Amino acid sequence: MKSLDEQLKIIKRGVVDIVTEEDLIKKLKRDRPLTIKLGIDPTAADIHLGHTVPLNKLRQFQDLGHKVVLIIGDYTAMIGDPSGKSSERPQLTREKILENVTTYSEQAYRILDKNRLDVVYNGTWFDKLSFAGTLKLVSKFTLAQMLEHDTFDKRFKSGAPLGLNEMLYPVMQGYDSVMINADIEIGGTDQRFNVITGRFLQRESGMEPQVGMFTPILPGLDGKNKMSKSLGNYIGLNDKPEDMFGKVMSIPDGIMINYYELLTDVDMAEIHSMEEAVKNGANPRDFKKKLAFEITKKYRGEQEAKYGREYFEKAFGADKKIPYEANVFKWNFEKDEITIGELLKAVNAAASNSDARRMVEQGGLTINEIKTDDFKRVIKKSELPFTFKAGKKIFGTFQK
RNA sequence: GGGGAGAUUCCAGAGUGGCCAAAUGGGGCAGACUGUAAAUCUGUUGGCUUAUGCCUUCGAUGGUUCAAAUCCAUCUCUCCCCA
Repeated sequence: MKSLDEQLKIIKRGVVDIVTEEDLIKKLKRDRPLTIKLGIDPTAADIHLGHTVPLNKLRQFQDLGHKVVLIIGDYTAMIGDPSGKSSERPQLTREKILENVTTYSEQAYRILDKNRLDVVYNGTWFDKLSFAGTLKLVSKFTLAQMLEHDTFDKRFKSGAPLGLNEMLYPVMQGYDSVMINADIEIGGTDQRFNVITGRFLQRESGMEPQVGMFTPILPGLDGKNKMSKSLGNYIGLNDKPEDMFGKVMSIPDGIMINYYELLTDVDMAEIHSMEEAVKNGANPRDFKKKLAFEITKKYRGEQEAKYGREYFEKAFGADKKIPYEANVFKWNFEKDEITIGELLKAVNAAASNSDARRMVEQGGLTINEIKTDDFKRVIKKSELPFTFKAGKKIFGTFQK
C-alpha cells in the first residue's frame, strides 16, 4: 500500500469536500483495505461523463487496494433522488429498473476494476425490512431534521409538492451504508445530505460513521447546467467517437480545466501549466483538442479517438473540407422525388415541415455545396448522389 | 373536516369575452462574427407542400354566446391558512 501522503494526494484530486478529513486520515492510517460505497440510481440506462466523475474516484480507490461496493438502488430508484429537484419525479417500475442496470453496468465496468468490486442491490435488505422495522428506522428522524435538506426546505417553503416517500430517500440511502458497513461514501456535492444521513444512522447503530467525499457536479456542454440527459447537454459513453470528440470541442473554454481534472488522468502539474499557458495567451482550442482526444481514447480506444480527431479537423478545421462521406444516407423513400421538408426530417435536422422551412428560409441548408433557400424545391432520385449540410452540425451524403 | 388561492405554449410568466397561436424574458434553432469557445448582433420559435386559409393548444369534461385562455357547472391535481 502507498504511504498516507501519496494516497491522500490521489484521493483528494477533484474532491471539493470531505466530511471529515480527520476521520478519513484516521481510517487510512489503519492501513487496511477500506470499503468504499457508491450508490447508483438506475433511473437512466446510459452513462454520461457526469456519472464518470465519482466512478473515476472509485477506480482510484481500487488502484490503491481498497474495496468498492456499488449499490444498485433498485429500491431507492422507485422514489428517485429528490436532491436538487424542484418537483416530484415519476416513479419507475421495478422491471424497468432492472433492465437499466444491465446497460449501466456494461458501461461502468469500462471504468471500474471488476475484480475489486462488489455489486449489491439494496432490495436485498429493503425487501426484508418490515413495516415495524421501517417505523423504527424512521423514528430516529424529525421533520426539522429533514428540512435541513435544502431541497426539501425550498420545496416546502415555496409551496411545491413534497412527498413523504421523497423524504424517505436519504434515510434509505443512509441505511445502505449501515448494511454494508461503509467506510467512505463517494457522491456528488448534491449527495451531501444523503451521505450525512448515512453517518448519522451509522452512529445511531453503534458503528463508526462513514466519511463523505464529494465530487463536483460536472457542468454540461452549455457550461452552466449540470450535465444531464434531460437537458440534452451531455456526452454519453456510447456516443460515436466523432460526436464525443466534437462535443468536447464545443464546451466553453471556462470549464476546460475542470474537465481535465475530473475526467482525465493527466497529471495535475501538467494541467496547471496548461492553465498558465492559456492565461498567457495560448489558444485554448489546442488544449481542448488534447482533452477531446484523451476522453475519446479513454472510452472508445485510441483508433477511434484518432478518427474522431480527423473527422473534427476536416469538418471544422482551418481548411474546412466537410467529410460528407462520413455520414451516408440511403434513398429509403418510397417515391422518386421528395420535398426538402421530407429530406430534413429524414436526417433529423428538423422536427416538422415548418421547422424545416424555417431553417431553409434562413439559409441553413446547403445541397451540393450550394445554398438552397427555396423551400419548394423538390429533390429527385435522379439527382443521387448529392451532399447536404443542414445547420452547422448535420451533414452527409445521399447515395443510391 | 372547514376556509382561501391556483393550474397558460419547452420553462418562467402576462393575458379576465372578439385586435389571441396568445405580450415579455429564458432556452432552442438558423444566420453573421469565430476556435463547432465566450461575448455580441439579426431572424425565428404549435402543426399543415405559406395559406388575407385550415387544424390542434391555455388542467379535464360539459354548458352559455355570433364569438371563450377569458363567463357558468362538475371533476382532477397542487399550494396556503385553520382544526
